[in-house]
Amino acid sequence: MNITIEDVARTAGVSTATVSRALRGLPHVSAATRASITRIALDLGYVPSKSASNLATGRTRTVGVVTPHIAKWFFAQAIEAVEQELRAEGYDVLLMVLPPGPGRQPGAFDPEGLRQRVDAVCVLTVPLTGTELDGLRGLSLPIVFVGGAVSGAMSVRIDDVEVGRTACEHLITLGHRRIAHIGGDPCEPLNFTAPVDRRAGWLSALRVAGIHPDPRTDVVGYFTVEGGRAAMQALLALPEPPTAVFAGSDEMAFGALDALRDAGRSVPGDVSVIGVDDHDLAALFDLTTVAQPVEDQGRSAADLLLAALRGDPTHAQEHKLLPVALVVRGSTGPPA
Amino acid sequence: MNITIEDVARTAGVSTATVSRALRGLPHVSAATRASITRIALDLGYVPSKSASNLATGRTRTVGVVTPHIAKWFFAQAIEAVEQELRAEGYDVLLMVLPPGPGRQPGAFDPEGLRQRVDAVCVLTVPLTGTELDGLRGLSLPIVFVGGAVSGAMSVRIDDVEVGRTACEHLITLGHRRIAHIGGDPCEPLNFTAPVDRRAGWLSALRVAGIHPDPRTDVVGYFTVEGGRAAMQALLALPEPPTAVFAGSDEMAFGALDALRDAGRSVPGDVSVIGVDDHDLAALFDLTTVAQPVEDQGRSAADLLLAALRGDPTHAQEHKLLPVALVVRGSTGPPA
DNA sequence: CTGTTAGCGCGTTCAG
DNA sequence: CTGAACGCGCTAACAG
Repeated sequence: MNITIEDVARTAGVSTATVSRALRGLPHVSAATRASITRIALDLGYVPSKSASNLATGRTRTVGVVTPHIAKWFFAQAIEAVEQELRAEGYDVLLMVLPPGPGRQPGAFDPEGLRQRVDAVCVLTVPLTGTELDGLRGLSLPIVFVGGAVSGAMSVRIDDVEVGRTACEHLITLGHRRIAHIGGDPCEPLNFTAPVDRRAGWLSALRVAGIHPDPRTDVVGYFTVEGGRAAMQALLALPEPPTAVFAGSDEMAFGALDALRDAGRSVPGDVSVIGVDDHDLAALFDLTTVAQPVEDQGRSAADLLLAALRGDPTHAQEHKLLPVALVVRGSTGPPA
Repeated sequence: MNITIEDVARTAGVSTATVSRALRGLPHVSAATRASITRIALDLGYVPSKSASNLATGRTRTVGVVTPHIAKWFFAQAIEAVEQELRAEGYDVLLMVLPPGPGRQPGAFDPEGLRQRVDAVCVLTVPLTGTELDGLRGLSLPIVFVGGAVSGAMSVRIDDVEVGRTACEHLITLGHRRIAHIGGDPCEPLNFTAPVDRRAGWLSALRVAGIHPDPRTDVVGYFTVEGGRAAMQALLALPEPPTAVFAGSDEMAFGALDALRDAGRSVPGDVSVIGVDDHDLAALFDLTTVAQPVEDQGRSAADLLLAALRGDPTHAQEHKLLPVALVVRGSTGPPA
């Protein structure tokens, strides 16, 4: 049915070992034999069976990418970058979507399922339980976390505290004092630090400015457009609404902007809005935001894994921090 | 290092054959032995080696998903749906991103690479060359195309001619006669019919209405926000700009809306805009659009593959057509 | 430089 | 109901 290495060996009049060596570019093969074998393999349309070579070598040349979403800006961008970088080195990408939070059955993610299946794992800011983390570590494979650091593994991320601080400071500098925060779900399991850190940055900037935040201006947007919209509506319903809003993601900021438009409030006249990400569509909404280099994070993560797979222990515990940048657009301005 | 079936067999005091049968729920195993084996396997943390079982059975329980993008709405949504549906049945998803068009080296996609690697393939509206298609067929695996039909394989898609017609008819009904079209790149290779069909629907609706389109109002937007913006700018530069625009995707429509805003034109006062997709953010832009059920398409595609993998030949040549629906929002209205 | 031999871990006959 | 033995296709160690 499928052409095997033996078919190639037979028609080339050599042994399978020689074919294997020749085709993989190993030394100790005469140029002539190699050429002949290469040609024959091509003619026959020979493709080595991955399963067989996996079995024999113990390596799969596949990397698992664990992510909570695909259809969200950050994740889609990151996955695309990771895939591209890995494929360039001949690695396949096995996708594992792991819906976050309560929707997920405990134990739905059994890292054991990755055993024997991948050579390395890239985890995109998924909230994992301690058990799951331990399981992952137990695989003793190279692991890189993107968007959050975990001790004992490599990571690539941004400084999310700085993100929150930068955003909030921008608003403070503009003269705002009543600055709301739209964040993630505080009930999320641990190890999902980005929302928490961004909020901490917000608080820290406020504190430095001597501002005591009204707890009612700290609301939840679930990192969705809808959540952002609802959160903004809640903020507008306050006796004394904020004059500025820091949304923990551009998607939530989009929702907030929409709620403001529906409510007939002007931006930034009545309310300033700042997000995080520099989403592709942020410019269209004229949204001020704290940009993060998502593709770079994906590429870096892939590179760290590739280095580890190459046997290079240099980066074994590397925690790479990539820079963020304030992008000022029209959605923020001085308070009325 | 890793626990093998033999470890389980040994500590259970049975043969590997029995373990294999017991763990896979095959008959001819006493309830007692099965229970004991299951327990021991669990205790030991035994995970069957996929490579080994692939080698032995010839099946990989993996489906390849070929896509030109990840970070674009349609593809991200579709992949997410496909992955979810397949994983629910225990299949893994191997991601292959195949950048479209000129950016891709000829032969960069060698379907042979999928041989021995996957049990079935899901191709998301990628422009494939004839050679690539033949190669794909040569794998003699179940294949499903999403977003375009190809003879000799299953497919799930929408009627893109109807999409174009629906959009254009909506504009005509509103009273427009000078209706532009922003589409894909006409230089794209074949087998990427959606853009072509949508354009054909546009033309057809115009023809029925007795409208002879100005060729200068048929422009290219490359299915990107930027492309849509540039296309709209070109349209506005015409001596007699259109009063309505049909964009072949919401993302292009977003760009068009932005260009209109920049140019100080009101929507729909000066120009009406309609898109295709019902993108998550379409509502935020108040964009009228022709909605397509992307997740349904993904799920259906996965289901067709699963049926085929189950050995069910019923759908072997099925071409599933899913319905579209006009979603009227505020970006379309009567001409001034 | 090349061939021989032995597994990699599992599924699957075929005997018992 | 269970076990022994073989083979899936390939790589690795060792001879030659």
